[in-house]
Amino acid sequence: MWEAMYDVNMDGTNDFYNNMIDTPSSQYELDCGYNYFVNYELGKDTTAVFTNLKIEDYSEHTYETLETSYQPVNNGEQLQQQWQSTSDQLSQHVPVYNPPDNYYMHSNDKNYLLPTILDVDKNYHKATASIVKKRAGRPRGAKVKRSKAEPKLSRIWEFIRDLLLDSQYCPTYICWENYEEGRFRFVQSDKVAKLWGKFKRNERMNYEKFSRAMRYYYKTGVLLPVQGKRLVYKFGPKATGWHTNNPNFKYDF
DNA sequence: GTCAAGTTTCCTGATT
DNA sequence: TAATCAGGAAACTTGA
Repeated sequence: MWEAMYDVNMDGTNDFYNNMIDTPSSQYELDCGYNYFVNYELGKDTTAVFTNLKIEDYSEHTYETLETSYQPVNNGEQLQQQWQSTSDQLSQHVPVYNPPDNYYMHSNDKNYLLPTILDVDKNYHKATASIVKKRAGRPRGAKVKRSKAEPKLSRIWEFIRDLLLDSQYCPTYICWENYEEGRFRFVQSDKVAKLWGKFKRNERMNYEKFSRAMRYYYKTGVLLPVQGKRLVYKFGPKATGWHTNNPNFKYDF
């Protein structure tokens, strides 16, 4: 059995990468979003295989890349099906559980996302037979309806709070400036934004948009601005759950 | 069906 | 000059 990669596109269509079948251990495309592996028996007609796929044909492991950096092969020709990852890590399609920063598993393993977030995420992916890569937020152009199967997601301030209570992300991505006052600082602001985007399945998320959403909390008192300090915010009176007896940490991986 | 809440996207302008 | 901050406006989804 050989493996082929199955990619779910934003518009609901699917791509299968035949070059993986031809050269399963060397070059194949890694795309932002959900990438599945399917088992494929060499010698069978690929069209027939891919048009009759069942859920059980998919491998249990999927992964997605947060940031893609490809270099074209074939003397610089931009052939969409023949991009080669610049990362040696990405050229091995064996799922790993300690992925590099730009690569993470999308499976039931919980090492890459917060448990509170993952619980929702996991149930969603268990429940859905086919997962469509969606552009989150305000869609441009044609109207796009979100699936009814998609559960309610946590809010940004809860996401931030959970990061601060998680030794996996605090103090690497975000840290306390003053725990008693609820003041915190983004250490790697864009990575936090990307993490939020990953959670919301929105690869276009960045710190600019992330911080705009945070500023809306000033009105409601969930967050308060900290004057004169960049990347520093403070939990307001409406924020709950951040002040625990064990700030280091609520979650112990 | 309507509405409010919570974003996401895009924007301009100010500040560091 | 780039990154960040501030906030208006519009569009969108979700849940009540």
